[in-house]
Amino acid sequence: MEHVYSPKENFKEISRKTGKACVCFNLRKTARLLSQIYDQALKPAELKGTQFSLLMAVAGQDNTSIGKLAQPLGMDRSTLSRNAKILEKKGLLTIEEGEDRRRQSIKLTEKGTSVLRRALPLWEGVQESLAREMGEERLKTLLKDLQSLSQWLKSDF
Amino acid sequence: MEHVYSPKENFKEISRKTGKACVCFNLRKTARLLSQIYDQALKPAELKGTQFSLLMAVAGQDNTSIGKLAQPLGMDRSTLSRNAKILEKKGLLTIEEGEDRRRQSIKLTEKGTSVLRRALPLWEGVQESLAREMGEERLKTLLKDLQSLSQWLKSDF
DNA sequence: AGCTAAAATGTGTATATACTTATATTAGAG
DNA sequence: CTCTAATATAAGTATATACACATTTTAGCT
Repeated sequence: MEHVYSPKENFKEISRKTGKACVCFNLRKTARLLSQIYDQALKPAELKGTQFSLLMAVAGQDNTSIGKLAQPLGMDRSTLSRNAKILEKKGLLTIEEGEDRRRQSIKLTEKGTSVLRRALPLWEGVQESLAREMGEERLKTLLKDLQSLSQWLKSDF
Repeated sequence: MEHVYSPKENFKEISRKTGKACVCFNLRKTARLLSQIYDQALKPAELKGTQFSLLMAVAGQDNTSIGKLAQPLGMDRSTLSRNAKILEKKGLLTIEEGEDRRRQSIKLTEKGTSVLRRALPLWEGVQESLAREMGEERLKTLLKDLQSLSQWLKSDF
């Protein structure tokens, strides 16, 4: 790969190439677009896609700490902390000091549970649309590739 | 798909399932992680991955407007406007009024060009690592699926 | 017990992102 | 030519995100 990138004119071509090939760009772009679809679909439950995911994660790990949650979400602790605070303000979860007073204990509230229950069928609706559009097979491949990629990113890099 | 989601206990199982299956969550998660890799790699050029992409887009479409740029990037105009302003402040591009004084004309500066030139081999380095790790084939499939998905999201939904 | 290192989180700051609303400018109907 | 509708963008607001640094609390060594 011994290119020489000099004259400004060449950038037109290079730009096209990087746009097509850049995994980061294409991943972010698709995530941007898809997030809007999920947000739209979840509107009746007054949740955004990201908030749905966070609530679900809390539901699955009831009563854990910020750090324990952040790990599998591949998210910085500070990010998680702030996102959680928004849901706390909405009354969907509680954040309290645990035994170890460094650790915060996060729990779903009743309201949080019922919001999740309302959101679930909405989420399934989008998922099914996607499956219909892409086909089960490709969807499965996509998910698998995303998961193995993020697995690798967390461990090796 | 006629589930009954009621008792709180079931949410543990549902949480696991949604976490595995949610395209939006997995896309965002991978994008988060991968963005950090690109940001890290581009540090010597003092660029973040997103800024690299934006600069490249400008290089490919020199002298267009915000709106024209936003379209293929799948990005809201207001987002693009703000992201561009940061690069303008760094002296990497200029934003000026065009003929039509509603339209802003965006151009790469000399400095912007030279920063891109410095960044390009860094970008290639990450790309090659990814290709080595995932294998050319899977990488190609991933890119193709992302692109057709975002294509669909922009048109149909 | 007392001090130091490790652990968990929060805060400050900066960027990325979209939606809604406001503003300015042009184009088009009459 | 004038008023109105369409176009392009900016600004206000809220969320999502990470990194560096500060704070608090626990654990472990001596």
